[in-house]
Amino acid sequence: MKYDFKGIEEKWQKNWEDNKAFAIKENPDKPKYYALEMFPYPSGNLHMGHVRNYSIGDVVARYKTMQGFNVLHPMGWDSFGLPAENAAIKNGTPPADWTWKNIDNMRDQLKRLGFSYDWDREVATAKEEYYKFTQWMFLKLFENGLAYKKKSFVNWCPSCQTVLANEQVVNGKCERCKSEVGKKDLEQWFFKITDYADRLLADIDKLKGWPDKVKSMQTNWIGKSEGAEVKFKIDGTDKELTVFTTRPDTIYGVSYMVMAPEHPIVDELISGKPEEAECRAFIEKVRGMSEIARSSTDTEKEGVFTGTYMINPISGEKIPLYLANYVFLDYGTGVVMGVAAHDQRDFEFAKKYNLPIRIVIQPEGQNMKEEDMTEAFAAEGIMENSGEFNGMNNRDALKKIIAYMEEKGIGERKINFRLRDWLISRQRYWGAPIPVVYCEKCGTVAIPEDQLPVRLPENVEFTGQGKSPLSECEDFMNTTCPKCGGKAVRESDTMDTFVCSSWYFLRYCDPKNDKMPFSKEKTDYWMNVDQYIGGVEHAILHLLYARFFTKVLYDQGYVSCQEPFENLLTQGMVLKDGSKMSKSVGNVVSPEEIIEKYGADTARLFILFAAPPERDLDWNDTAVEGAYRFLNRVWRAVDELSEYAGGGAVDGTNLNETEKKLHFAVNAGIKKVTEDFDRFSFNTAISSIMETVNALYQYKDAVNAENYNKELIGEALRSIVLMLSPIVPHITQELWEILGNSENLFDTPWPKFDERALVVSEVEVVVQINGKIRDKMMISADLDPKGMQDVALANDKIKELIEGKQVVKVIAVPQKLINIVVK
RNA sequence: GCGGGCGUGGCGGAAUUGGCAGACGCGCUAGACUUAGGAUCUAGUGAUUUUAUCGUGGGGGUUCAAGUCCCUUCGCCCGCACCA
Repeated sequence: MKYDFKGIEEKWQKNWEDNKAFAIKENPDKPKYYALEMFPYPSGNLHMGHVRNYSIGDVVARYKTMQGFNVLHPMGWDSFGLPAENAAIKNGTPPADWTWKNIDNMRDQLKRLGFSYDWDREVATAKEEYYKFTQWMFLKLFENGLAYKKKSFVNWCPSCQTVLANEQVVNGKCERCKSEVGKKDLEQWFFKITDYADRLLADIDKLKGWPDKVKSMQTNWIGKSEGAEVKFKIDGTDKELTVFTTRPDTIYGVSYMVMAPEHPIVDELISGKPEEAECRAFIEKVRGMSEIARSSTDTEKEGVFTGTYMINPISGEKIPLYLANYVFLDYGTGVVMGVAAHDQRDFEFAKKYNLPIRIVIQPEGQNMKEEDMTEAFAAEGIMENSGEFNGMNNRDALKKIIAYMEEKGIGERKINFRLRDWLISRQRYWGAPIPVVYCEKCGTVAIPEDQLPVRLPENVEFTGQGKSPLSECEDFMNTTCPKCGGKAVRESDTMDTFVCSSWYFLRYCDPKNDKMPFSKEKTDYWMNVDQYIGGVEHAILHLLYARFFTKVLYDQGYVSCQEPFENLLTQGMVLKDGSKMSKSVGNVVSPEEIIEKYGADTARLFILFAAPPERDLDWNDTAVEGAYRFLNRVWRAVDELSEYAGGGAVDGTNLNETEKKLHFAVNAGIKKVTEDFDRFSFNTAISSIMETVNALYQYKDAVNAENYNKELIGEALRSIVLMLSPIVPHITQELWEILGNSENLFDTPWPKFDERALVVSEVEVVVQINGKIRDKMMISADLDPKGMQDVALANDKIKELIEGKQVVKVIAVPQKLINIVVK
């Protein structure tokens, strides 16, 4: 019989579907396991990255189930977002229609890959029954002061016609469409993620099962820096400007101040001054710079004197205030103290504008001179020119100076974060409407919980021009105030899709709940996610937001966990010819064509075998053939040997040498594959299964059919099929049936190895002389180091080699090697 | 600049605790079966001047023993970045 992958895959996929084979319920008698893969955006078709992501997740889910865990393995759709709306603009199809059609197609593709999802738990963020609770989340944040509206200078993508969160601007470009992002002064909704900056940072330490890379990316993104805020008086006025500095120890070295050109006080400071015209020209120039140019390290530092002087609060010195392109309004206070001697940027700026450079920290034992400096000195040293702090180590002085400033009321200790609040409003249609109205009398009013959802209207037009479609839909916009019943206008912005995906893993625990997003009871059973799997591109955005939501929900008593994802695996990309598969390069291999040509099992096997999960994987057509060949080899083995397969246990005490070899190979294989699955080393697990299959072929070759040991053949075939089943579920289920079994492999216990089969009487050990291998010999496995030494020294070849030399030392490692050190 | 990672045959990769470097697969070579082979099976396949020597980016070190530990250096990839 030939391996008919097509018929087999269709047969079992139908069987699983008809029997709801992967539906799961809470079961207090079993340990639970939550295996989750990042849900896809329904673009229309699966790509190889999806296949890889979901193949890894499926192996984990199936393996854990076989090991007796009650496994939650759900799938859904991150289905709000711009492509649907862009398609609507282009072809006039409503975003909803486009989205549901794509979901149907992709669900079908997932099913053809045989993934073990509980489809009863499927969620789609664009469905009313889901986004109603996304709106509920907004309300919970709003009620607790964590959602607020403010006017600010925000990122604006001219192509997407919407604002973007900081996290969605990559190198000054829109994360989605790569257009250059501009700035706009708009009133927008924010989530106060900065309130959680400290906890989001501190709890990174608790994420033991996360890759260091992701943890360090989040740490950098949150960007904590410790220092002080210091108040400087504006000369000739009562007003003060506050600066943030991480180096209060250099305060005596401040020789000028710099301010962001966008700073709100600039206008007042320069008005009427002789420098006004020059300053205004400079502000215009900086405004005209692109975000990328502005924030690039290569951009030359430029500035202009404001005509204003400041007073150093600690030395009383009068110093000039400049505007400069290297100071940013959105970090710290937008005002920086210039310490030319001890900060490289300040050094360059001071050199350019001939500002004084004053050393206040000397490298220990040196006497540096200002005029000799070619770069700033930023390392540790001894204080000088710093009044009462002279002679101290600068680290000690730093603390003392903060204390001094706090005492005098001129400054205080301050921790600053790079993290900004999360801008969540989007001027687009296809998203969850922000559940807020603006009432003439009551002002901003949140929609009460029991009136959710705020439905997305369907009678909207997509012109791609001007404002958001919702703002032009009068039926939607004109409403009544839930508080006073008077006239009110709805918020026309929708929420960033990352809001929807910040809680979907909770919804899977209780997907049909129509009263609440989820019940505490259900999330208490299933959470945390034991294994989360997805691309590293979500290292900051999604993973940070999801952690934030979990903490907010924890604080409000809705969940018991403070971190949602116990273990995280970031899988590598799928490449072809060394570069990322993309339409423009023309190196795309579609999952469909591979399934068509070789079947889903081959696709899964190849993708898991070709590289470890975290590493990039280069697609290789001939290696795919190799995977297909291996499945055929397994198929033939079962096909030819199944009639000899006995059901009983192998009597390990009564085997000949050939039989022992196979018995050993099978049990060693189970041991190795189990260990490899436990550490997600699927490529080596597969190679071990291949070795087991090779051992079976060797046995088959060496023994005549009439002498087959039926129990042994049965053990080998069953073990191979069981070990392969999480990886290639269709062919193994068929083979399982051929071997006379009827149960679903998914529910069959994972094979156990027999410790006794692994016991060997003799082992091969290496004999080294001075660390170089000189011979190998078979010795009794239980020989102790002393015994091994005696055997080795009695070996003729060794005797000859060490003849006339003095044996200094002999090291013997049981069952491994003997090293004889001679002189 | 800061942070994370990587560097092993012709290729993908293995070596989990310092203990036989190159498992397994791809490719290649030969043989068997065959009218035929792009099927299948078997054997071989790091290099070289092949009783042996060399070999895990380079240099140095620790050790009886180093791909693995330490120091140093080069190259590549990813993330952040005029962050005060």
